Amino acid sequence: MEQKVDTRGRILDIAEAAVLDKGFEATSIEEIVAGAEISRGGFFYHFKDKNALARAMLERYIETEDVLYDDLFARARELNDDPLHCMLIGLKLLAEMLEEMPQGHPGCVIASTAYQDRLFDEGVRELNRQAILGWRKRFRGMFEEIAAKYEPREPVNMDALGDMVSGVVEGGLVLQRALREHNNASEQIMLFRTYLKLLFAPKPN
Amino acid sequence: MEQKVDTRGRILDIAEAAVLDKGFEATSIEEIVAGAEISRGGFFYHFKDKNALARAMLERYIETEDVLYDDLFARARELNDDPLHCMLIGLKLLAEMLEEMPQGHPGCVIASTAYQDRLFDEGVRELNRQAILGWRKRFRGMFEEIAAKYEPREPVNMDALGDMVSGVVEGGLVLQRALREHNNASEQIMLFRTYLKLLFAPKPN
DNA sequence: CCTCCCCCTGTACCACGAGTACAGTTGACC
DNA sequence: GGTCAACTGTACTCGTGGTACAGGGGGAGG
Repeated sequence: MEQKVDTRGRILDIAEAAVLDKGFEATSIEEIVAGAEISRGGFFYHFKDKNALARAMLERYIETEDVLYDDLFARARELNDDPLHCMLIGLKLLAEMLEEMPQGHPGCVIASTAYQDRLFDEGVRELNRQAILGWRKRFRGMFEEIAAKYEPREPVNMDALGDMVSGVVEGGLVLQRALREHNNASEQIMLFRTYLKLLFAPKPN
Repeated sequence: MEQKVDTRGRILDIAEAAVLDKGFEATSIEEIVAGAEISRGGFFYHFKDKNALARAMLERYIETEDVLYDDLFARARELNDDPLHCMLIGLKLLAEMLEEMPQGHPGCVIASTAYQDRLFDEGVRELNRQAILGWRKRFRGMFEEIAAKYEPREPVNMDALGDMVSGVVEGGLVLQRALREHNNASEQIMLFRTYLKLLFAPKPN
């Protein structure tokens, strides 16, 4: 139904690139319409305001991110059926993926919007929240599966451990952005990976 | 020399609170001058533009943050002279401090500016960068001291491990902000703490 | 007491970006 | 030929950042 031109999609593409590069507020509607080669009226036909654009961007971003994780850990599972090794392989793949991105990962829209959240309405903030809760659930499930097989060497809160995946990635991306280096996020993920190796290492006795 | 009224300081106080609450761009000069009870002209007398305000805020913020860390780990060192235990106590104190803040830690100015960095000039970005490099140096030093006494169970890059402190805190604050929970950052710090315990645990043999 | 200078106040003004409000055009499909 | 979705184009309002002063008030030094 939208294989004609898909102006809406083109707007989202341009906007996402610009927002990841400069932040939401610094991205003007003017430059979006210039990039998408439409008129200002055309933009407001698709999105009633910048909030609507933000919501649509977040929805799309979260969906592709979810697909990416599904994919990544499915591939990892094919390589090794053990839950711990699957996790370790998945994180390695994630780290490699982040490293392969030429000028570094563009940065996470979630963190970006989290720190400007007063610009947005409740709908956007709630979307943001649900995305992180979704990741928490996903990773907590995987960690519980691991813990059932390998008893953790130290007691850990599984929700918090699930959050730590998101936190380490987000934190790494903040560092990367601020330092203008390009592999901080992948390094942080690899450190987190060694954490998991130590945490779920079989007891020696 | 500035015990009279210290308008400049009052501007910074108001601005910092507002920026941590809503982000830099969402904070208008109008509301700052209203809060500080000065005129717009007065504001521009102290800061030639918003960039100058950002730079001053960052400088002040970084300085107080550094003092805070100095303090925290000095207290930890008093409690236990061993480098590993000093680190573990310091992180515990940090986690407790974050938890005690009534509606959660306001969020880190560093991450906030990192995600809107195109709004700022090179001076601000460089300040931001130097702050994180400073923390890297601080924590790397501490970890090297620990590693000299307790051989790490897995090989780790000391720069990356130093960055991980900042990363975990920043990431935790992002989660906290987006989830609107209040103890994510301290939980993440505590998880990082168990990482260190496992990483530097004496070998059993 | 006068003067200078710092620290402002107050006003007027410009540029630019978000958002509103339409009126009109174009092309596809029934 | 008519309808409708998907636009274009223009014109306007409003908030905010930023400039450019002109002037005031009060404390310190001569």
